[in-house]
Amino acid sequence: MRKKRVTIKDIAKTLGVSHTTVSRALSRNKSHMVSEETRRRVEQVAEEFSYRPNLLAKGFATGRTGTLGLLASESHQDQAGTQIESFLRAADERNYRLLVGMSAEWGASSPETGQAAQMEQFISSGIDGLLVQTMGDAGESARIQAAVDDRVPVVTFHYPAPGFPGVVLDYAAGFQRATEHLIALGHRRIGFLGENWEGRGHDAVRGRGYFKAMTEHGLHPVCLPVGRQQTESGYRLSREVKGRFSALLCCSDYTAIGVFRGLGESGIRVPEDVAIVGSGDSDVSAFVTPALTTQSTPTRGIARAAMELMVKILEGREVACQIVLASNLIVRESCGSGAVDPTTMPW
Amino acid sequence: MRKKRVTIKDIAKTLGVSHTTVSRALSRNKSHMVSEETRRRVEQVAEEFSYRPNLLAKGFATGRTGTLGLLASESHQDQAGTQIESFLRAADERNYRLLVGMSAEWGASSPETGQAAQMEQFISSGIDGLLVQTMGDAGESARIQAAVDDRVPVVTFHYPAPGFPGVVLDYAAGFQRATEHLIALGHRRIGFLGENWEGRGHDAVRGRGYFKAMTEHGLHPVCLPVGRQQTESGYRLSREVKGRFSALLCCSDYTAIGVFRGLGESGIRVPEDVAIVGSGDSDVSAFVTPALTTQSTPTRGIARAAMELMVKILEGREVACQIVLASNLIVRESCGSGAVDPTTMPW
DNA sequence: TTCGTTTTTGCAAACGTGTGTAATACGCTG
DNA sequence: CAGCGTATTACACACGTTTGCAAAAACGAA
Repeated sequence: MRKKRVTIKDIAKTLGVSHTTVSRALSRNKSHMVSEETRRRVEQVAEEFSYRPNLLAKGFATGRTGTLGLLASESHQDQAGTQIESFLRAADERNYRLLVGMSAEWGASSPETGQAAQMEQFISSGIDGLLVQTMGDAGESARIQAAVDDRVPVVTFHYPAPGFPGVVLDYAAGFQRATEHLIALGHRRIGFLGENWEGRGHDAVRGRGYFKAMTEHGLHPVCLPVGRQQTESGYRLSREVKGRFSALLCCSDYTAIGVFRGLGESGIRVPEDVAIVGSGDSDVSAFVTPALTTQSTPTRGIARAAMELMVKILEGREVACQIVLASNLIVRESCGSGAVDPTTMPW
Repeated sequence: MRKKRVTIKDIAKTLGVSHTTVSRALSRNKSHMVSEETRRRVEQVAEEFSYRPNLLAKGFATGRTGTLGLLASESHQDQAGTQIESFLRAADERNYRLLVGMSAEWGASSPETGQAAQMEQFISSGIDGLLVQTMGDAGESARIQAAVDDRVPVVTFHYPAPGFPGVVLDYAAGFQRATEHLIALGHRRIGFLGENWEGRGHDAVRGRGYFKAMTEHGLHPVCLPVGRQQTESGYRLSREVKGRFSALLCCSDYTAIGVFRGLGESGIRVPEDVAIVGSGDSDVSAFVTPALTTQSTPTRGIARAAMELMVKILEGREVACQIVLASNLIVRESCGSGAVDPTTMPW
């Protein structure tokens, strides 16, 4: 803890040159050259002293720190973790460090304050750019704009935030397709487990796809609101299913797993009695029984694309664009793609 | 992106005072005072200009950045995410920022190089302290010591790393208790799904608890090694269970879920034919069927304790200590705590 | 008023690195 | 040999903040 740092001045002194020369020797800079001879000597001494550049000072001097801010949303507890992981990998590949935060909906502070405060802190800490997981609600762009105030480039991901470049996943189309899949299987009474499609937030976007498919087929959309504890919510909501629905769309695989459990306890079989579709394609979804039909969420692809976009913007090679990733439906057992005749349900 | 930063000098100029005064007015410093009058005026102008301190410069000047490094281990994919989340919360509560990394076992770089390089980068970036998720292998302390070289205080978590303060979870005792629980239920042929107890890494510590319990009861311990894809590994390994084991201890809930699936496909019932115990107490473990008996892993508690320890050390209030958290066994359905007579197994 | 004490303020240096401009040395051409 | 271009190096300052020390101002008491 009390070891003195080795600085370029130390190297300069032992070599009898100015620290400027050392600086230029170490950072291959085109503007001014350093003789091959000197560079060799500098590099050797640097190695010998095991010199490590002070990135703080470097960032302070250049205005570039090599650190990006990542602001994840904790709304989907399960996915936040894997999403962060994916970004860590993507950032590592491009040799960036990641200052990570989760927009604080917990604790005392209000969502807006928490998120804005985090952005402030990140920017003050000298990040080169900010990666923001969006939730898709109305005032979001304005909030981000107010907090960031053009001080660093922003790349959003997950949902579109008008005015900001980003990587968005077409959840609506995905859920529309999932709904149509169920309709094609003969289902008419299809329920939606998630936040209402009129609202903001994660689920609403999916909800709109569901809503569109239902109304286009002259069917009546019904929403069962899910709480924060997704698995538990699914379990709880499963009690309301009996006799009302022959199929359910869940905004999370974990909700679906909760529903599995609840239905099982009531003696209702999946998919024979009720078809279930989840979202997220989490690691376990292929291994629960029945294996879960689910909307894929390519977290790694999102992270990769967002990082690539950010790097391009930082290098001035791109100004603004929205990259839309498709969301595929992975059909497994829980939707009973075999013949299903909902008119012969046991109740 | 091109807005000029407001600095204390700007504030100083408009008020006709020196930037020193402004600095002192804003950072309540005991050594030198500032009149109440000036402070008011400074704060007002700062507010008006929406001044934000440059934390980079501040950290550069003081040597304290308010940022900690968090190095998570990706060995347990599932838990890494939730563990990081817990730390983000804990850090936020104490107003620290978190530079997050995952010790890179993926990609080209060897584990040692990756982890050491990350530590180097973090330290160069000016972190105040480093939180390291340990894996419990032999050379770990030496590796950390070599990379950090006493430049910043270190707090480890998960497994003990001799020589470093840390928060450790008593996995061995937890698995020993779990094994004894199964033995008490009448099981004799109990298998262990995870890395061998003679090895290093996450699972080995649990394995040693299992090994101890088995040998103490004169039973023969058997290890079925699990791969990186835990759920899938469990699924695959389940084929080797038939006729060999009446109970299995899994080092991860996800492995257990994979086992569930595999056994189910072979017509083997849980817990009637085979008892299963998992580890991690993940969100879904109470909702799979049968509900999973599992070793609890208090990720939030770990994060809280580690942050508290780190803060104490940074404030000089604590030098070195190991905090041992107990790991409880959560008994649900999958171990069949009802009467089990393994002599009447169907094969 | 004058001195001593306390409170408040300013000066200047420091943290480690990058960079524009000037200086030096060298070699080449005419 | 003068002149010029080029390659290499050094000087000095900048980045925004904190901090030790000294100076100035304010205040109280004699």
